[in-house]
Amino acid sequence: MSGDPQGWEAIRAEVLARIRRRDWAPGQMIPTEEELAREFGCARATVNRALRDLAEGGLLERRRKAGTRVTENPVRKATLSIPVIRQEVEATGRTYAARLIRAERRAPSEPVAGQLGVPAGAVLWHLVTLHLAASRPHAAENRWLNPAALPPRWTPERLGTLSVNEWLVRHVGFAWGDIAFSAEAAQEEEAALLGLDRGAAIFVTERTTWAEDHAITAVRLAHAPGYRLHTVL
Amino acid sequence: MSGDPQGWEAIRAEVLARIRRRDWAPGQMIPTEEELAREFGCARATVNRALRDLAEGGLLERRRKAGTRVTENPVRKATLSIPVIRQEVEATGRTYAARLIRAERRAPSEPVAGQLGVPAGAVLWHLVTLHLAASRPHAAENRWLNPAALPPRWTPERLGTLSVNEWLVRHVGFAWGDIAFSAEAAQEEEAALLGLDRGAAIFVTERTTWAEDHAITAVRLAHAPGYRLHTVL
DNA sequence: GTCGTTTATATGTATATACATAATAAAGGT
DNA sequence: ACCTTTATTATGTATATACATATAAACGAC
Repeated sequence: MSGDPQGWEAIRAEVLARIRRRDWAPGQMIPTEEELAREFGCARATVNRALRDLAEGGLLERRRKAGTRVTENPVRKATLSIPVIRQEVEATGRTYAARLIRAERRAPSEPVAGQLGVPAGAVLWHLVTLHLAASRPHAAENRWLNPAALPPRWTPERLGTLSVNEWLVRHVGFAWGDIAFSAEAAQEEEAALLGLDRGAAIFVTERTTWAEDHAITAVRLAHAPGYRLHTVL
Repeated sequence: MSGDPQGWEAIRAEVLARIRRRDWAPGQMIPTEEELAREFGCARATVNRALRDLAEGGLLERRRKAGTRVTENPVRKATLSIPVIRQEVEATGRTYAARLIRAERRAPSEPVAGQLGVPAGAVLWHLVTLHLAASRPHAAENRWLNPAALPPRWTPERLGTLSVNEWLVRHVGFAWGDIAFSAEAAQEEEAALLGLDRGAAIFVTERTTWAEDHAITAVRLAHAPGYRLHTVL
C-alpha cells in the first residue's frame, strides 16, 4: 500500500522534503555526500545519484570542492514534449492529413539563409504545407529545406503521403536543433490557410534542425487558434 | 584541442552517432549493456549511465529483460527554463521593477475557482502587476492568490519591493504546478498596461501552483511583443 | 597588498561485484 | 489450445573502492 519510494529515490524525496520544509533554506549549503551517506546509512554513490537528480532539475547547485547548495532562485526546468503533429492530432481521435500547398526551388531571404548557415544565393526548397485535423486546418507550415541534406535529385513527389517532417525523420535521420515559441500576428498566407483574419493572434513554433555540420531545415509552424503548449513542473 | 568527450559521455556520443548514422535504425534493438561494455572496453555501469541518459532524452526505450531499442517516433523532450522575470530582465542588463496596479479581495470567476480547486464563493486576493524592464512595460500579470496559503492577516503591503512571485518563493517555499503557453489577443487591461492596441497578439503564460494539497496561486502573464521562449533540442 | 603556487577537499567518474526486478520465453499441466 | 508456473535474462540499483578534477583556501614570494 505504501507508495513510498525506496533506494536513491527515497533519499531524493527526503532531501526534497527538507528543502520544501526550509530545513535547508534557499542559498544555504547542505551536508556533503559523505555526511548524508552516513546519516542515511547508504553508500555515497546512492546519495550522489539522488543529489545529481535534484541538481538536474535545477533545485540544487553543485560544485566540486565547494559543495552543494539549495538554489536561491530556482529556474524551473520543465521538460516539454515536442510532439510530431500526426501523433498530436491522432491522440485526440481525429484523422490527420498533410496537404502540400506549394513547393518550389528558390533562394531564401537574407535572415533565413543566415539561420540555416548557407551562402546568400543558395537555392533551397521552399515548401508550404497545411496540416489538417479531421479535415480542418490545424497548422500552417512554412519550410526551407537544404538540398545538400537530401538525396540527389530529390523532389517533393518523394514524400508520398508523409509530411515533410515525417519523411525527414525516416530518411535523413535524427538531428539536433533549436526551437523558439512566440506569439505573432498571422501573416497573409497563414491566415488564408488557417481561415483566419489577417493579424489574428497565432502561436508560432520556429525550429532549425542540423545534422553533423550542415543545416537540414528551418520551419515556421503557425498553429490554429486554441493551441496550447502544456507542461508540468 | 580535441573537445571529444571521455568516459560515459564518449559512449553516449558514439551510440548517438550510430543512431544518427542509422547503423541502429528507429525501432531496432541495440546490443545489451554487457555486449557494449565488452566492445567499448568499459564496465557495464558506464554503458548504463550513457544509455540511461539517452533514454531520458527520449531517444532510446529501455525495458528490463526486453532490452533497449531506438525510439521509433522520438517525442523530442526539450528542457525549458522558466525564468524568474527579474533575472530574465536583469540578464539583459536592464533594470527591473514591479508595479502593483490593483489589489483587492474578491471571489474569482467560476473557471478560476475550479482551476485553483477552491469553493465557488471563496474570497481570494486578486492582484494586477506590471513588470517593467528599463521603465518600459515587460509583462502584465494577473494573479489570484489563495489566502489559505498565506500567513494570517496577510496584505499586499507585505510585499515591499518584491514581486508577488519573489515574495512567494521566499516565504511560502517551493511548490509544484503546471504551465501552459499560448497566443492570445490582448485583453482590455493588458493592452492598456503594455501600451498595445486591443487585440494585439501576445504571448501568454498561465501557471497554477500548488503546495502539499492546496492551491497557492494562479497567474496569467501577458508578455510584451517580441517575447520568445527558446530552447535547444 | 597582489600575484602565482600549493594543498586540501567535495564532487565526478570508473570499476567489479552482487542482488533486485520486470518481463519475456519456456515448460508443464489441464 | 489455454492457463499457470518456472526459468531466463536485460536492465535497475546498491555497494566499496579508487582515482580524476575542479576549485576554495592556505601559503609564499615579491
